[in-house]
Order: sequence, then C-alpha cells, then structure tokens
Amino acid sequence: MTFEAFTETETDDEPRIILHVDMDCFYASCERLREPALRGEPVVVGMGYEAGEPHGAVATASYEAREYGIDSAQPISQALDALPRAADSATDPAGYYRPVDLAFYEDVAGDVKEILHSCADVVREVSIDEAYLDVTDRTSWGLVDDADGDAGSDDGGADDPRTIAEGYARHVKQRISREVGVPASVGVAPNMATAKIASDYDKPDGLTVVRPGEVADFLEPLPVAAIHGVGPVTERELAELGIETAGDLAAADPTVLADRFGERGRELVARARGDDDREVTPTGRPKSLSRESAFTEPTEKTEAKREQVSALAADVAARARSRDAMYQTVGIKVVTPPFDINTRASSLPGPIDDPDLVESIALELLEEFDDDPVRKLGVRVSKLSFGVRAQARLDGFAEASPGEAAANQGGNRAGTADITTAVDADTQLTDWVDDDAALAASQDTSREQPDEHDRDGQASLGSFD
DNA sequence: TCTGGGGTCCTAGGACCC
DNA sequence: TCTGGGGTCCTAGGACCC
Repeated sequence: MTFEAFTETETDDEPRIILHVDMDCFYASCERLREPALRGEPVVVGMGYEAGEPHGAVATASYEAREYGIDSAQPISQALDALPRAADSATDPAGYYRPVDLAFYEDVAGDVKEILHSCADVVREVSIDEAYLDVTDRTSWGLVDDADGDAGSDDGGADDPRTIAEGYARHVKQRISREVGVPASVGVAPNMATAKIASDYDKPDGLTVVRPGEVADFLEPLPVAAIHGVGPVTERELAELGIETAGDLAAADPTVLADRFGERGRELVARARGDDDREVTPTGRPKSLSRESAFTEPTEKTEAKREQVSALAADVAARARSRDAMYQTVGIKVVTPPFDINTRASSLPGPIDDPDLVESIALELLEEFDDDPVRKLGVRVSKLSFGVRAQARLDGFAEASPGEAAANQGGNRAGTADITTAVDADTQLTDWVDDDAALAASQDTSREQPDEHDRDGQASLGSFD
C-alpha cells in the first residue's frame, strides 16, 4: 500500500511519522474547563497570584488576553495595567485572573496523556502540556484516496494531497477535544524537530502536516528562532553571521558554526536542514529536583535567607522522598541583584535520603553569600537514583511498587539514615564505591558534626573567605 | 522585559588517577 | 623530581525550554 517514493533524504527505511502534541494555553484551558463562563474571555493564570492582589507573574494567558499584549513571565501588575480585572467595576476590556492550580492541571493532563498513550506505542512527555508520539506503525504517509474529501481547507500548500497520517492526527486532536475538552495543536512530520515546529505553526487549535519530501521547503522561510534550541542569544549571534532564516542556517557551513557554537552549532544546521534522527524515547526519570522562591525585595538579612533555605531544603527533600529518589549532590542557587545567578553544590560519596543533611549542606553553602543582598534562593538535589531503598529491602527481588516503598519509609533506615549508613548501604548495593571513596566518606561524616571547619577544604572552599 | 518556578543539556577548567 | 598523555569526575556557569 501507499507506495510513495520518499526515499530521498531519509535513512534507507520508511520515513517515520512523528506527532508533536502541544496543548494551547493549557492552564487557561483548564480554568475554562471548570468554569465554562470563561470561554471566549481573556483569561490570565498567574503564579504567585492571589485573588485581588497585584503580585505574581503570568504563567499562561489565553489568546484573547494576548491581544492586549499580555504574555508569559510578565508581572501580573503589568498585565493588570493592560487589562483590568473583570471584577473591578465595569471596565470595558476586562480580564479574568486566576491563580495557578497545578494539581488540577495535572489531573487534566493525566486524561490527555492517557489518550496519547492509547494512540501511540511510544510517547515522550516533555512537559505537562506537550508530548511527542511515534505513530509510524499506526498510520501511513500514504495519500487518502479521496473523492469524498470534505472540502477542508487545511495546512499550507495550495492543493496538497491529504495523507492518511493527517487523518490520524486529526483523530488524536478530536479525541482530546471531545473526551477532555481542551484544545491542542498538532504537528506531523518525519522527525521530532520538524514536528515540534509544525505544531507551533498554526496555533491555537492547529494541525500542520509536513510530509517527508516537504521538510526543507517548509523550514526554509522560517526565522531561526522557530528552531527549538535557538533562543535570544543564539538568534543574535546568528544574525551577526548574516543567518536569519532556517534556510540561511541550512545553507551554512556546519564547521563554521561548530567553531562558534560548539557541537550545538553543527546540530542546529542539521535541524535547519530537517535532519534529525533522534528516536522518540519514553519519558525518563528526572535528573534533578529543585525548589526556589523569590523575596519580595532583595534582602541581606542572614536569618531570613537561612529560613528560606531551610524551608526550601525541607520541601525538596520531601519531594524526593515522595518520588522514591535518593540524591548524591545538594546544591543551592543564589540570585543577587541585578540578576546574577550563582550556584554552589556539594557532592556526597553515595546516594542518601536525609532531609537534615540537605538542610545543613544547603545552609553551609549559603554562608558564602552571608553579606550579599539576595533576591531569590533555590535548593536542588541531583545525581538521583531510584528504587535503591526498595532494592535493599527486597534483597534483590523485584522492585517495590512506589506505594510499597512509600509505606515503608517511616520504618527502616530511610529517613534516619545518616551519611555513614547511606554509604554502607551503597557499598553493599553497588560496586562503584571503592575503598578510597569509603574512606573519604568516613572523613566526611565529621563534617556534619561539631566542628564544621575541620573538613577537608574541597567541598567547603566556597565558605572560606 | 528589570525578572516566577521547574527543568535539561553543554562546556570549561581543575583535581585526580594511571 | 620532572615530564606526557588520556580518562573521569566534579563544580560553576550559560543557554534554553515550558
């Protein structure tokens, strides 16, 4: 069937069929789901926003709200200037402001993801409102026989023949709309990079199909910024090289770009040419977990900073535990005026699950900034490992279910584990901690205890002035 | 644009090992 | 004690994305 000869640029075998599904102004759509009166109205969802207050930032603005110049990341106060609250008297253009309710959005996203997984063998969830699907085995690049085509005026090209894949994508889109009640834009292409751009091409509620033979033509006129991975900095630097469209970039010498941008430069050229052979791989485990929060105004107060860090540390440690994650590195982020981002991190000899240790390390790292005004603080754990506790408990049997693992956490060493037991456990479980590391570990245990300055300089360099 | 929160990946330089 | 080269791990910073 469908004997189309698309063999040109592709790697021997049949071109894949990748869908990129991107929910339109997802948070706002969710708010409309439970408050249908908001349909058709400008909706602004703010984080750090509370009803009636002016603080916070825009997380998502509906397309109606965007017409007033409201955009993501904008301060709420600024949005309010452009578009007053509907509740405030009878202003004419009026917006509906709602605080972020992530738990609810995750619920809705769960319903969407369920549909996606039923529509594809491999789904890569990129974020709460975005996913890639490899549907090569579910549909085809073949053309619809047609004759009964219902005059739909669709994607770009004048008299583009309809592909079977387009029908499939429409089906996915309609299921989301019908069964969940939120709009999505879908891009269909033979690779991830192009599918991503395609989903963005006709937002909201769009469906853009880029057939294998059309990729280069589709990309050519687009601005470089349309390419995933080209942000403001790269855009500017590319402009200096006279590269402004994807076509310019495609025509560029990869070696020249590699000189300037490293390996990334080479990759960008490939993307601009429509070459992208990355497989759609299922969503993996997180690499890090973090929590951060800003002060209403920069502060120098040591106590305030320490309190903030302690709270963030407790938070992030709790989240790690709830996800059954152990961590080996603890770090902080300190944003000082005007907007300088400083990070410090300290690694342990083995994975641990120990909220108190997260706090003490974070506080220690913070000492370097005792005298600095700080506008924002963050705490992060990384070098994560999963299922280690369950493994230890079950002694090599199958991993415990998350529920089991969670239920167990009150009990054994989890939670009370100090660094020594953690290292011991690690030594038993894995081979990679050799004697030297174990020795270092035993030295390291002293760091926690009384004399904080009695540690080998390595981890604490930052705290010496 | 004077800046919210949660992530990912890449690179450069230093420490350390063989 | 000096010298070489290769590899790995770690930290810090940067760019980017949603």
